[in-house]
Amino acid sequence: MTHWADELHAILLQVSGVMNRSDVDARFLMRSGVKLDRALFPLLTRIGAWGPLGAVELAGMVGRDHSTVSRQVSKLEDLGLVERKASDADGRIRLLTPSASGQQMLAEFARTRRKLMEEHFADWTDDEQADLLRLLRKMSAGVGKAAAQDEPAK
Amino acid sequence: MTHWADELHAILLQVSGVMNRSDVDARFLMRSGVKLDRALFPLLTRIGAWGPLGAVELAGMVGRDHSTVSRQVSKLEDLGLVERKASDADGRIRLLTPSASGQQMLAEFARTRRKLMEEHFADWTDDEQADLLRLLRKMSAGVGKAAAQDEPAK
DNA sequence: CCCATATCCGTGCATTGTACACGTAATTTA
DNA sequence: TAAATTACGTGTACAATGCACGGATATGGG
Repeated sequence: MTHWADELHAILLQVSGVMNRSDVDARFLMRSGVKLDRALFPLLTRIGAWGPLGAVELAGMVGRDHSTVSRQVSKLEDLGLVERKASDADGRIRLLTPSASGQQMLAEFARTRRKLMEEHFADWTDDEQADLLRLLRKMSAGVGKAAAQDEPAK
Repeated sequence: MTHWADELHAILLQVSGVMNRSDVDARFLMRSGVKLDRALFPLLTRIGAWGPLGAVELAGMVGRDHSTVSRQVSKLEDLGLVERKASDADGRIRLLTPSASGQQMLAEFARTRRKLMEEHFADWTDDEQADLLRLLRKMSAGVGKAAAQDEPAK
C-alpha cells in the first residue's frame, strides 16, 4: 500500500478484473441479442486483435492449454466466426482468422466499446489520453516475452 | 486499429492477460517452493488487497458465482491462509481476512513483485512513473461500479 | 411489532471447462 | 539422414462453474 509497486499492482488488478468480466465488449452486446459462450469471447477478441495466429500462440495469450483452445476454436469455426487455413510458411500451423461474420461481430464490439470509452474519457484532455496510451505501451513492452518464457511451471 | 479506443483496448487486453497468467506473483513464487492452485491466487491476492470483505463482494470482483468463490475460499481456509469471522455490523456476512501465514505469503508476493517491477521500470523517470499511476487511477475511477451493476447477465 | 422482501452464505447437482497424455504431421537441429 | 522439437487434435479423467434451493440475518412498511 505504501509502496508504489503495490499501488500499481492493485490498480492493474482492478483493470484486469473489468476486462475479464466477459471481456468488456461482451456483456453489453449480450443484451443486444448476440449469444456467445463466455469462454469464446476472449478467443474471438484476441484472434481479431492479433491477426492470423496459431492455436498454441493463442493459448499462450489466454494462459490455457492448447488442447482447450483447440476445442474452443473448433466451436468458433462451427459457428462460422473464425476460419482455419494452413500457413504457407509452416505446414504445422493452422492460422486462425476471423471470418466475414466474425469480423462483422468484432466491428460491432469495437463500435460499442468506442462509444463507452468516449463517454468514459469525456473529461480527459487530449494530452492525458495520449500520455496514458504512451505510458501503457511503454509498460507493456517486453512483458509479453517475460511471461511467455515462463511456461514450464514445473 | 486506427482508433484510439481500439489501441487502448488492445493494450489493456495484453496487460490483463499478463495479470491473469496465474497472477504474475504466482509463477515466480512457484519456483520458490510455494504451491497454490492457480484459481486460489486471485482470491488470496484480492482478499489481501481489499481488506476484510464478504464472499459475494469478492465474487463480484473476480466475476464468478458466489458459490464458486465460497468453495474456493473454503480451500484457502483449510490451507490456513485466510480466516472467516462474523461481521459485527451484519450477521449475514462472514468477513474474509488473510491469516498470519496468509499475510506472510502475501508479503512474499509483494516483495517479489516489487523486485520485478523495479527491474522492469528501471529506465523510467520518476515523472513517468507518477504519471502512469495517476492516469491509471483516474481511468479506473468509476469503472468498478459500472461493472458491478452489470450482474443480471441474463 | 410483524410480515414481506431482500441479501449473504453454503451445499447438492448437472453441465461445462480444463489439463494431461498420447499420436501424427511438419520442421529444425545435429 | 536421424533425432529432437514444435504445432495440432483427440481421448479421458478431473476440476471448476453456475443454478437452484434452504437457512439465517437485515430491512422497510404497515
